[in-house]
Amino acid sequence: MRDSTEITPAVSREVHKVVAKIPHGKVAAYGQVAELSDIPGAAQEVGVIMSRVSSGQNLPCHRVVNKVGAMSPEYAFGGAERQRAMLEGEGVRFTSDGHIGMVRHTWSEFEQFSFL
DNA sequence: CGCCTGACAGACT
DNA sequence: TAGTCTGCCAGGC
Repeated sequence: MRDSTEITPAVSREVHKVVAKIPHGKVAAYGQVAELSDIPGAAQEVGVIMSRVSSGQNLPCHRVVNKVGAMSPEYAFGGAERQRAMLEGEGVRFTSDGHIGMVRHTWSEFEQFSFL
C-alpha cells in the first residue's frame, strides 16, 4: 500500500478526512487517527499535519488529543484552556485534573455505526 | 548525509 | 494517572 508515511498533500487530506468525521463530543488519539488514515505508527506525523492545518479548514483538530487525554502545550489552539472550553462545549467531560475522560470519550471507529 | 527535534505511543515503575 | 525511558517516523539544519 504505502511504504513510508511521507507527509504529502494526499496524506494530509486523508488525515483531514478522518479528523473531520470524529463524532461530536468525542476525541481521538493521534495514533488512532494515523491508523484510520492508513499511516499506522505515524502518530507524530498526524500531529505535524494538524499543526499545518489552516484555521479555514474547519477541522475539529481540538478533538484530536494524545493517548492520555491531555492536550498540546500552549502553542496550540491558543492555549489548552481554550481547547478544553471547546471540548466541554461539545459535551466532553473533563476531570478535575484538567484531562479528558478518555475511557468515556475516546472515539472508536465502530461508533460510526453504533451510537451509544 | 548525519544529528536533533517533535501537537506521539508503549512498557515499566 | 503520572514520570521516565525507549521506539518510531518524517522534517529541518
